[in-house]
Parts: sequence; structure tokens; C-alpha cells
Amino acid sequence: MPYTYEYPRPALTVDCIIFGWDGTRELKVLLIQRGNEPYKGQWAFPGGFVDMDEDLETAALRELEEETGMKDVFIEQLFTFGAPNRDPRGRVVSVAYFALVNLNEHKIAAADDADDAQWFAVKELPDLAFDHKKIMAAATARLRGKLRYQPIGFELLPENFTLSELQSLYETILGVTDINKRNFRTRIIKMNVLNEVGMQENVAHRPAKLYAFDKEKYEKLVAEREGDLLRRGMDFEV
Amino acid sequence: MPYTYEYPRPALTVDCIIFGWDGTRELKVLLIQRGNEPYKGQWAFPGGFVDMDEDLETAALRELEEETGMKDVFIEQLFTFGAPNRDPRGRVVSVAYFALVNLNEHKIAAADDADDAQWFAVKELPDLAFDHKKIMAAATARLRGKLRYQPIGFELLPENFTLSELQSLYETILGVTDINKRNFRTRIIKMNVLNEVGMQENVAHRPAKLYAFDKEKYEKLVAEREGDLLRRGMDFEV
DNA sequence: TCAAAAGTGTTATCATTACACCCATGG
DNA sequence: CCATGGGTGTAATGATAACACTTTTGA
Repeated sequence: MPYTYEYPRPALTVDCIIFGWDGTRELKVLLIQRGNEPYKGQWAFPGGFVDMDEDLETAALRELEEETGMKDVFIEQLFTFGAPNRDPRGRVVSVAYFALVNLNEHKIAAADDADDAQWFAVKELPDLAFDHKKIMAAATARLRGKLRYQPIGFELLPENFTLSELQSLYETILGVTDINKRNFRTRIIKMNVLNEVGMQENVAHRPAKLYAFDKEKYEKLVAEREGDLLRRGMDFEV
Repeated sequence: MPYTYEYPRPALTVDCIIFGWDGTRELKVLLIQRGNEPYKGQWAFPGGFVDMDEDLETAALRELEEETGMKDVFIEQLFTFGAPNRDPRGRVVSVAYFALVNLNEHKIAAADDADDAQWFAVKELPDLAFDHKKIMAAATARLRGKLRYQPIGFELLPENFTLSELQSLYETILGVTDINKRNFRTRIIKMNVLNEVGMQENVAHRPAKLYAFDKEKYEKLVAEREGDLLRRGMDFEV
């Protein structure tokens, strides 16, 4: 049953770039192995065609679940890719979505159009289908950008975490190894968005305090800072 | 000459949200009066359908010029709007673009599908077609967000400007009136991205120094600060 | 008692805030 | 000589950076 239009139309797809963290010093990203042409057998971001009556975000979540089994993810729109030749099947415009998850709390299982779904270390990605290498670059840039002014570490970490884990995450995403421990802790604690929630147990060294991110406190502070920004005028970096 | 596809496809459009500044204490935005149904006669952002062989950004610039005569604008992608019922003609997904211009250096002239093109004060917008009110909200949020960490004032101002003009612009965009003059100036000057380029003439008060934004200096500093950020670890706002 | 990692004290320096004051011009 | 903006001095406070040190655990 064909669909006919007066003017030609691009096809519309969504793609999901899901970053994951599992406590090792490695940032990962979720890929599926394509089960169909084009690029059959190659790795790509989960995604697919948008249905006519569904929201873009809904389409992204649906495709993500269909292809990887992953549910309950907060995604945000990243960018729309529409270069005329990005897909060999013809003009395909893709709206990319972006999420950060704790890998242990979001189990995956390949299904459907995908032969397989797997986490890959961001530093050791395989060749990607379509223009997904470019999409990956945009996602990485967004990740670092967000790190600058939003508390995204807490989305990647488990609910309770130590300051060393948090620092390790920051170091990994930023690609450095020598953030000053003293100052990192002072700054984080002074922000006043963490609650102490207990202690590590059964570790072969002094047990670390466990913290949890306090979203309410954070949002209250953001609201207050809004006022500060207004009073100051601006703050642009450098 | 109809076009036929195996599965239904949304139509794809672009919209341009162009903010302008003319030296008064008013931020403006560029609208066109629609010449065709739907919403004929109502005001909307310039925009239209994407051609099959053109880039999204190219489409946005083409529509902008066709409908308003405006050329040589730096646009950036804002967001893609795709709610199923945002357009009465059926499923239409729109990629919105965003720009800041100095109003006096970018003259407009209505043409084509538009009956008219005009600058409107952001504070006194007419009813907008489609979901353009929502798009406007997203654009305003982006504008304030950028103000936080990027020197966007200089895109809106003429090449040479006084610090009072700059402050007035910041106050307008942020919607406040009482940024401390002394501190605003100290901060701006310390950033070291402005060059003194002369003096006001023929004003009925002490003539102000004129400044120009030094993009090279700015980019050098951004690159350096990149390193700082890495050393510090993070910086998220509160 | 040792290794490993957690966690703290302190100081010099720099940025920010808040307030009050002086300056140069055209009319 | 005055109204109108333009422009500056400064002191108290708070944030940041740099470095070295102490503490607590399991093995």
C-alpha cells in the first residue's frame, strides 16, 4: 500500500546515543549490529524510522527498546543530521537523541532488527555505519559541554557513590588523570548538592563515605543562581 | 508528478528564529506574515520545505532569504519540533535554526510566500502560527543560555560599541535594569577580549570609549581555558 | 605492620562585591 | 555652570590553587 505525495519527502529516522558508566575507568556507548542492509553486520547507534503518529522522542525510546531492550531512560535531543548523502538508500534525515545511564542499572538484550547490542568503550569504537562517526563526535562534544555546567556525573553513577568514584568519572570523561583531589573535593562539597548516606564496607583500605546526589537541593540552587546571574550580568567563559 | 513511497513520510521544513538588536533597549525578532493557508495572514517565523538535495542549513538560509531578503547570516541549529499535530496539513517535522544579528546591518524586504516581513519587539509579539510560540520559548531559553557562557553580545552590537551599550544589551536580554556598572566593566575588561578603537563624538556628555570585540583573542582564551577546565575537573553551575 | 586509598589543614593569591566618587562634554 | 552619562578607587569578603600531611581499613 504505497503512499503518494505531491512533492518528494525525505525519510525521517531517530538515533540514540547512550553513554554508560560501570565503575571501571571507562566510558562506554551502546551500539547495535545491523541486521539489515545497508551496512548489514556493521555497528551503529540504535534507531529507526519514525511512525506517522508518534512524537520524535517516543520514536527514539521505542527504537531503543526494540533494538536493545533498554527502558526507562531520560533522553534529550542532541542534533538533527540531514546531509543529502548520509544514507545510501536516499535522503534520510535523522534526529539524534542522547542519554547518560548507569550501565549496571540498565540491562540490554539484542532483539528485532539488530543482530546484537553491546557496550563499547568510547576509546575503542569499531567502524560505524552511515555518518555515525560524526554523530558520535557531536555527542562527545555535548557530553563535555554538559559536564561544564551541569551535574551529569550523577546520572552515570549509581545512586550512592564515593568522591573518588566521582572524580574518576570526571577524569575519564575529560581525558585527564591529575585533577587535584583536595580541591576537587572542596569544590564538590561546597556546592552543597550531596548528602552523606553511609560508608563503604569490606574494602582493603579506609572505607570511603558514600554520597547521594540531592536533586532538590540542586534545583533550588540553580533557581537561586539564576538570580545571581541576573545581578552580575554575565559570566561568559573567559 | 506524484512521489510514491512504501511507508508514509512526514513532511520536513525548516524555520529561522532571527534575533535582532538596533541600539534601543529592545530585543527584536524577525517574523513574516503568511501569504498562504494554513494560518494565512498570521505571523510566523520565516521557513519552508526542505528540498530533496539540499542540506538543512542551506534550506534554512534559502527560505530566510526568499521570505525576508536577509543574507549573510550565521545560523545554528536550535531544535527539531515534531509533535504529530503541530501542523494542520498533516505530519510536518520542522528543524529550527537560530541567529543573532545587528538589525541595522541586515536589511529585510518581504517577498515570495510572505506578504510581509517585520521586526517585532520580543516583548510584544503577535499571535504566532503553528507551534511557533513554543519555538520562540525554546529560542529565548537558548539565547539566555548562550549569554551565560558565550560572548554573544558582540554579534548583536555594531562593530564598535560602548560599554554602556553592551551593558544595556545584557540588561535587556536578561530582563533586569540594575547590573552594577563598576563591576560589569571590571569583568568585561579583565576578560581581555576587547580592543579600544576610538571615542564617541558629538554627544552631550563625556564621550565614551568605543570598543571592538577581538575574536582572535577570544578564541585563544577559550583554547587556554579548555586546559584550565581539564585541570579543575569541573565547573558545573552550582 | 604495611599497602592502599580516604580524607584534612593551611596559606598565598586572585576574583567579586558593594559603595562612593570624579570627569568631560554640549547646551 | 549644569545636566548627562562616562569612568575610576578601594576595602572587605570569599573562592581557588598548590602542597603536604594524617587516618582507617583488610590482609
